[in-house]
Amino acid sequence: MPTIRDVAEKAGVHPSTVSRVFSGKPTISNTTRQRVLAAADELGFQPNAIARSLSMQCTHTIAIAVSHAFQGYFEDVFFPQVMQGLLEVTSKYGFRVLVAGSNGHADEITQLLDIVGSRQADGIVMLSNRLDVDLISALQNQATPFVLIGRPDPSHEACAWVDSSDTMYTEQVINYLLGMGHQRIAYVGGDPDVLVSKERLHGYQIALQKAGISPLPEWVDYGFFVEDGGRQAVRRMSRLGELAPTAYYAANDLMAIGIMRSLQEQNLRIPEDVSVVGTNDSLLAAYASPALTSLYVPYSVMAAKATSLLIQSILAEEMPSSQTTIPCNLVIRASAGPAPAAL
Amino acid sequence: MPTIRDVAEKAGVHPSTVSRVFSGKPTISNTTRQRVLAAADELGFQPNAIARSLSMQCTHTIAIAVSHAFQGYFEDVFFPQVMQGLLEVTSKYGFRVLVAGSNGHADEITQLLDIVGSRQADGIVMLSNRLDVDLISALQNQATPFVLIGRPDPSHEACAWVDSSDTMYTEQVINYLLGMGHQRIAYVGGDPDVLVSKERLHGYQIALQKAGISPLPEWVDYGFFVEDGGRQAVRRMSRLGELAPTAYYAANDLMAIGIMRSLQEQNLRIPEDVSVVGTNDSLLAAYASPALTSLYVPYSVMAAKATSLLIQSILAEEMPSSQTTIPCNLVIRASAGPAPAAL
DNA sequence: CTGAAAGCGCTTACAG
DNA sequence: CTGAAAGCGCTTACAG
Repeated sequence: MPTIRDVAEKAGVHPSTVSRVFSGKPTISNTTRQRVLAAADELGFQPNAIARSLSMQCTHTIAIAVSHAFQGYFEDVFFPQVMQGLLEVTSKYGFRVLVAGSNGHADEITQLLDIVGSRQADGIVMLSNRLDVDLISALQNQATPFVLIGRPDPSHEACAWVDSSDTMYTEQVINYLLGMGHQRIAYVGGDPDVLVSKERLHGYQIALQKAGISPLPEWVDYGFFVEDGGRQAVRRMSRLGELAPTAYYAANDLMAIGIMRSLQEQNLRIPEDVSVVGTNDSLLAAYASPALTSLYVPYSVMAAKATSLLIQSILAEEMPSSQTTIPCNLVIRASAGPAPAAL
Repeated sequence: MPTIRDVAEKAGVHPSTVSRVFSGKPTISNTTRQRVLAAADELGFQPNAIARSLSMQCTHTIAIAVSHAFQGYFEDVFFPQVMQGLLEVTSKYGFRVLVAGSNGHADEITQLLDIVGSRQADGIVMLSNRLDVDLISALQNQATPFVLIGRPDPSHEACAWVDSSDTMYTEQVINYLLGMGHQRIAYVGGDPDVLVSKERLHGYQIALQKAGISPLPEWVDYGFFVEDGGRQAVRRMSRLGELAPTAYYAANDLMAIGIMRSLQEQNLRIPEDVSVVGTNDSLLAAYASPALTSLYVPYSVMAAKATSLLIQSILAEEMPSSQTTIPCNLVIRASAGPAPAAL
């Protein structure tokens, strides 16, 4: 491949002049610019981005890490929607996204530190905040800007994030169910080691507490975002008999579907006997039967905002610190209704 | 950040020795290796991957391009499943994935050529073969290895690809419907400018021809992979009255769902009055009602295979040329059944 | 406005 | 087994 040097020779100028033309420096006369561009065109020259990155110490790339072994990730709307938001914004700024596959959750931070430690990206969008690994501290101990999608736990207030107020919106969902007369309400979270599960649990507890209800510990379960997780939760909670929930709130739609199917297999009607609410408002929610009432979380918008913040910080050469909250929206369909009359 | 030079100084060796230690060269005595590693550890040294890439002329990165504006991409299973396969394999080989967002389909090839022309990736996985842009020629005119997911049109036999025999499996689907007595069968493709649409159309035509049926041109339509596309196809075909199809085959599940909904809104029963078959066997297919019979296409496996081929070629420093066909599988559920008795 | 030179942080053939 | 040097292909402060 031709280099700046070949172009310089052909155009009869110094390589630095070619460099100036291609890096858009203003101090180039129009005649030499034309000559250089003509020579470059003839040779099919394209600047080597790697060399430029080394020289300029920036790559115009932002990094994310994704655990390729986690099936639920690729079945849910979270990942594709986040990618859409990321690409929309990176594309606008001429940035690219470097995706590191990881073998598990602990490996994600290893991958990210490796990428930024070896200077392959200018910033990080951190896709989830796990409680079992101290991601935030690890990221704060290095110099590359990062933005969290989600919220850090209170001990790390300083970092930049974009969040969806999961506590508050979960509280709203529970209030919606309370408002329809439900008293025994279950919460089926995703992965208990992810902060959002704790936040939703918190919202669930607040809502019930305000209503003067002390939830049974058995009403809380985790389904790891897969359908069978929802089914298992129903199986366990059904054993409670009279104390079994009349309404379920699940942290994604797939678990909610599992819950509905499992209940239907017990010949329970939805929503007449039991109400179910999901999360994410995926296509599944719209086309399930009955159609699933679901809490829409705008991941694409969140990712776009996070990416935008991150790129601004990279360009300004400062650490991002802004904290943004994006509203959610409960999409009401047919799967949740008034509580059954007490026997 | 510390460089090889700082480590060398601290360890009392020449920088080239440090380089040899970190690039795993065997000719290093154990004592100096220890000394170098200790010094590196103390300084928190991590080799600069960009500098290494420039020096070694390889990046351990493979590139893909994705049109961020194309909503259907992020709603369908294609993209996440491809990502999963890509990450699974890249991760195994210590490679990463560089994703370029593009503003539209023509821009995808621009992005890819820009990435490889500027040496930011060692190879390309091309995600779809459009007919309106000559992607293959463009890629064949440059030196970076690439593998196509899908099949090139016959004029480009030489390139490497991983395909799912879309013609053959579409023929099977149509045969399945023919076998149940359907005579008026519709094909609702995705985007007519993507090769796979042509291949499926071909399979459709072959099957009908073998059965001695000449399909009406009105039985073929394109829904661009979105639900409304399926609905519109039904709307148009319903006008045929007596000649309206008794069975629809759609190139993805979302369009099939649109078809089912639209038919149900006309008070037609599925499958008693009209049969519907989708493609991809997404979660939607499993949870729609009636549950959708769907042609499973293993995108994740195809992407893994393509990536594996590509990385082998990169490591062997040759252009890939292997051509692989991955089998599909018709998943039979409730949405397709015997043709209604003729009036 | 342009050239000459040093530098970005590595790798690797060449000596010894 | 290790050092010294040239090179990967750019950028940019410094002269003029």
